[in-house]
Amino acid sequence: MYTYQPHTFGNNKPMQIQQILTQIHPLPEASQAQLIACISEVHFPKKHLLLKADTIERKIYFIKKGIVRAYAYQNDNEITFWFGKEGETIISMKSYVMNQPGYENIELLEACELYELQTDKLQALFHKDINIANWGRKFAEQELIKTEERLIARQFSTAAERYAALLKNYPDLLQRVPLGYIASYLGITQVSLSRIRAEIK
Amino acid sequence: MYTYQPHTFGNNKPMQIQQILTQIHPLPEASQAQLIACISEVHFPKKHLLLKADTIERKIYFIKKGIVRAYAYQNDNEITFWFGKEGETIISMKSYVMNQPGYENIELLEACELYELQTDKLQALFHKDINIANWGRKFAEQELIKTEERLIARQFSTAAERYAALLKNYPDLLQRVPLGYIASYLGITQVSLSRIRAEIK
DNA sequence: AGATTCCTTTAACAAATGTTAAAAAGCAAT
DNA sequence: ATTGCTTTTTAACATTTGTTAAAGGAATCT
Repeated sequence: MYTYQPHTFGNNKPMQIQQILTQIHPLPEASQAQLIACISEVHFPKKHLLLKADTIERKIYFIKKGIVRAYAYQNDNEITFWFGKEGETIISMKSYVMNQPGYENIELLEACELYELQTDKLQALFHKDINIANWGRKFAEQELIKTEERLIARQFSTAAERYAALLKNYPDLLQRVPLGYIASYLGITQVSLSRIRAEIK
Repeated sequence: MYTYQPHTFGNNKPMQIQQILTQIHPLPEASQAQLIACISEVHFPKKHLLLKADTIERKIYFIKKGIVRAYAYQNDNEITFWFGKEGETIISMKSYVMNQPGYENIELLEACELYELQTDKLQALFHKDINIANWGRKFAEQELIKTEERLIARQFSTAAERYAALLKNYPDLLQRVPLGYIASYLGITQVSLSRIRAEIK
């Protein structure tokens, strides 16, 4: 039987870009330097809307410090479907892979320090450097594993189980994110989440 | 607002391996030949269990002809979480990416003709041929898009909506797959699916 | 054809979740 | 401390979905 084991996030300490890149896949010095040459650091305040839905995004970001959420609208209410924090990647996959508008709005839940990378520069490197091509392959594969885990969790676990797993694996999420967003992420109403919280006490 | 648009499957006609490979990403002749040299065709009868959960799988398959399902157990009951048919890839991502046991049992719902590929041979090619490395990147990226679409559909659409989308986009699924599996895939009971079907008539 | 098996629908009731509204608790600013 | 504002919990009720069981259809086999 499958039990949900989400990817462990980093803690809430700043992550260096070398660490983020090489934890995806080891890279020779020269390739790493080429990649880092395309990356710059940017800072934004809390509540900043970094990515907009229905647009083609040409940048990806790695989170050095801070926490963000992705949301979209269903009828008139917002649904949060992803949280990202230190060490994770902010990316519109539809844009990145298919050059099509994505569904994610990305809002910063704290003031954030980000590493910014132009995807056209990355694409160019993919076709010049086999190490970077394989790094890009590993990057997609790992994002795929994470997405698959989220999907499986949704299909196999109850909201209560997924909430418990969330608490266990992301111990600081409750301190950093309002419950309403978490309820929406779990696919239940905030009232329902309150009931779950009342039961497990 | 996001509306569910699943990937279009092929129809139920046999697919050639060249077509499957190049629809993932174009490949120069030489690279394509190298890849195809690692692939052989295999046939299995209906109900054959192709992949077993909790094992590390060292092969991936492309479906030439037929339809399959992936399932896992939750407590004692089986949950179907994926269907694959002509042109699609049968793969345990956990095995492929992380060399860890996967959660999928793959059962053939019809007699199937498959193309089989040893993943260790593929890995070797990734490090020798930049075109194959980029093909592998594209492969992971496209599987990622499909998985993301399934996840988003689950978070944003009701079972009734997802059933309607399934009918629209996979018109022959009902003729090839028992309703119980479809209900499980939608995350509802078969009784519930029957109610949905009764309503839309 | 008849019998067996499997698949699908229907019904009645139980359990879980959503909805709406109000109360309580926490936070920030003066 | 008091005032406002936001977040979280609680309650009552409506709706949806699950559970169990039975019946109706469809397909397969001898």
